[in-house]
Amino acid sequence: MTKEEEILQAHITSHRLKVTKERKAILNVFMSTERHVTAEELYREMKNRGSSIGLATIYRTLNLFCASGLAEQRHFGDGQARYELTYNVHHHDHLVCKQCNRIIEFENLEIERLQEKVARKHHFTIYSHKLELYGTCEACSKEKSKSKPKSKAKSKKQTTK
Amino acid sequence: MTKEEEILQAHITSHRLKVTKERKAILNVFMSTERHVTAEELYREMKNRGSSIGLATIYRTLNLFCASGLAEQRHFGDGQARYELTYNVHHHDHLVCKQCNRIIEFENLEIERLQEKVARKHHFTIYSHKLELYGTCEACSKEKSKSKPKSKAKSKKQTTK
DNA sequence: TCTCAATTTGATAATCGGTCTCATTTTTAG
DNA sequence: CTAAAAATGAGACCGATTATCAAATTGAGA
Repeated sequence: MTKEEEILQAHITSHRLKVTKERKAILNVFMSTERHVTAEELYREMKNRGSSIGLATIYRTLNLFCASGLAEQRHFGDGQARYELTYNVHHHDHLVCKQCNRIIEFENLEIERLQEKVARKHHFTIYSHKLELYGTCEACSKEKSKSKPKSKAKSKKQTTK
Repeated sequence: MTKEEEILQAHITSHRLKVTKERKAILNVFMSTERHVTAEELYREMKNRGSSIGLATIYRTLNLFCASGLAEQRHFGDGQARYELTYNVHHHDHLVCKQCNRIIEFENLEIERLQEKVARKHHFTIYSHKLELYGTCEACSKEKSKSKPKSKAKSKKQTTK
């Protein structure tokens, strides 16, 4: 049993929920796919692999992952929620290429510190934050004026810091 | 004619669009209301003032304001788009109180500089960014555990830096 | 000022993520 | 093994926003 399965298990039993084959299957695929998937993408991927789990269950289960602390939900401005595993992953923010939808993760402790400073100045208590830099990635700025992605782009390419 | 009306006028004529009484009326009310209104809120406010302009036109016109550079659209995580006048307004980011929905604006050039630094490191060209700090404002952290706002909160109180 | 093609409007249907409902199936404590 | 509780799949539903379309308005040119 992976550490992630254990965490899910712990959350499930402590909340009097139930371990089902669907939840295990979704966790498996979720861990094996790229980061920042949408519910739809995960649904299609599971279908491709022969699963017959419904979309509603995918949504429910991703929410469960978030509740258990395994994952986090993100919005990158295209109207769909994206999910990423956060267990054992350092906090980070994102660079989002609007050309190819590539997502680059970064962390910057200096920025985090300054955020805290701003909050203190306003007597504000931060419990989460969102920092996204939108623009054009290196690859896209080189191949100037290539074809633009569709709004529903399913670009899979991503880089990590 | 205000400077804002001139900007709108310029955008309209340069795009072969038309100046209508509806657009003028919406701009007037938009400028006189608090920042970060939703389309719904603006619609209701106009109705209160005797207007019979439809919701669709409010949406269309707010989009027009954004296209002309007068306004910007924001999302603070409650599923509705909010709009704020940006003409003659210094760039800023937001502290969002999840208790009372108050929005506090701040600017921090150091953070902006660090963002640019991050982008350079990844050979990324930023053309916009989003930085929001979510948490509890001073007032709300004092009156501990008061009634929570509804999801569709229409809280009007806001502070500016 | 008048005309008329182009634009805008209001009403409302449609769309799109995402959630809810409910009958049926699965899980699990005892 | 059993029964109560929880989870599932299918599809209805929801709320924010956009699209459609007939009717009204605008404005460039005569």
